[in-house]
Amino acid sequence: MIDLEIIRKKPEIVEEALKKRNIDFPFKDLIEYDKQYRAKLRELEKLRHEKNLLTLRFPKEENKEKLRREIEEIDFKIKSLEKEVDSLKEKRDYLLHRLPNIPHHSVPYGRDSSENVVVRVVGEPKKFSFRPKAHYELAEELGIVDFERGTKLAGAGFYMLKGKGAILERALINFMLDTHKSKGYKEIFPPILILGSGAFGTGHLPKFSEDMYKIEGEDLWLLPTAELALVNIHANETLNYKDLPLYYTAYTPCFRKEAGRHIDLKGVLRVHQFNKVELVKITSPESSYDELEKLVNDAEEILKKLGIPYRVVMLCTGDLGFASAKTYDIEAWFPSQNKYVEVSSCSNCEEFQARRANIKFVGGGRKEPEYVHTLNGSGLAIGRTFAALLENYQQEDGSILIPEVLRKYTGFDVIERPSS
RNA sequence: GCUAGGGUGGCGGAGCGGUAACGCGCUGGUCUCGAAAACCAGUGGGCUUAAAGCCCGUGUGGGUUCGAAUCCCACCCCUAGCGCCA
Repeated sequence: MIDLEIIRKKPEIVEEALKKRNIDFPFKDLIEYDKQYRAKLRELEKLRHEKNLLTLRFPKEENKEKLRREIEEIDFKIKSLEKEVDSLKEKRDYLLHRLPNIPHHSVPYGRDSSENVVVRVVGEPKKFSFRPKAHYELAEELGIVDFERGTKLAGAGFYMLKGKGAILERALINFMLDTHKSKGYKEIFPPILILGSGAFGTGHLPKFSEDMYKIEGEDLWLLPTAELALVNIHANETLNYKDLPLYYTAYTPCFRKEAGRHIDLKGVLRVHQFNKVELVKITSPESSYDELEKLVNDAEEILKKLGIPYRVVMLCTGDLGFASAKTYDIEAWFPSQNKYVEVSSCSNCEEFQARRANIKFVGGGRKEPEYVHTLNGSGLAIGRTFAALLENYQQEDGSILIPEVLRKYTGFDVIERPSS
């Protein structure tokens, strides 16, 4: 959430941000509602003051009936003004809560994802002496992923892992958690459901409610990413500067409705439920951009160790997520498609989420508590990493070689086609 | 799920229809070579901020009343016991 002080005193900053993001937003209305709201609020408070004075006089008053009538009159005006004030605040907040973050000045201008900037390319795509198969072909032939049965159980967009596929999934999760743990991230196993207030804190509500699964009749939502849980660990808390930065990592399943999105990605790449290991940092404002670079490196480390070629892309202003001020995507190489596919997205949200979730810190030479900066990144999406691994490690006979670092987690070196 | 008790500032804890005591902690000031102690002030949110000031705030939302932390209703959460249970 953007600071109302900025909206009031330096609206041009927000206007420029909206232009850069290439989105249509009724910002002028927001300013106008806020202005009217404050004017009416002043009026209302004046009336309430008058009423308080009269009501205070009541016990000693001789003519109680007359006084009662006077109060009743003011009360009438108060009631109607209250309605106006509430309605104006509601209109203002409706827009305020949907206003995206301001892009960092280092973010390149661009209209959409086609104008993202490749920052670095790591690893050589392997040359295959045969036509590399897609991960879903390999998986079905190997009998490690069952799309049909997944659909039978939960409907379209769900799949089921079997045998060595299930073990490989689990191995990837443990490998990633262990790797991050060694870099100082504290491992968390959070609830998979989160309250609406938590989803508001990260910026997923109110704007993206249609992307999330909700428990019927309750204010509880299935995590679309562990980011919601990890960021909200410290909601409504004031931290100490000396304890920052905080590093958290968690494995959770993630649930997304993907409403209105057509399935342009086959197999396990775009589904309603997937596993992910997430990284979250809570930092001081002065260190958050250094921490973002390190966060990206920590996520890259996974692909390096697995030996999967990838590239790092900086999102342009037009492709930036709602809460983010700056985002790097990490994209793994998919030989069958001859292109890179996103397996991680690492963002610095600065104080945008901290303001919504009310996370502050004291110390560090500050007189007043200030908002922390929050960062999040996938480290990595398991399903997509699983798919990239199959594609990059496929052999001519259709078997999959397991990367060295994973073998102590899988307990096997290769996934072979069933003899049947 | 049932029954009972309970939700008041960072914490403890009063008030039980007349507009939120007090203590601790924390911050600043005085004092000091420095610190402690002591003393003074501040320590929920908002509006206005030149200052003074004003409004809201006792788990949440309604209701009664001139006036609600206090009375009534609904919901949420916590604790204990019972039930159920991986």
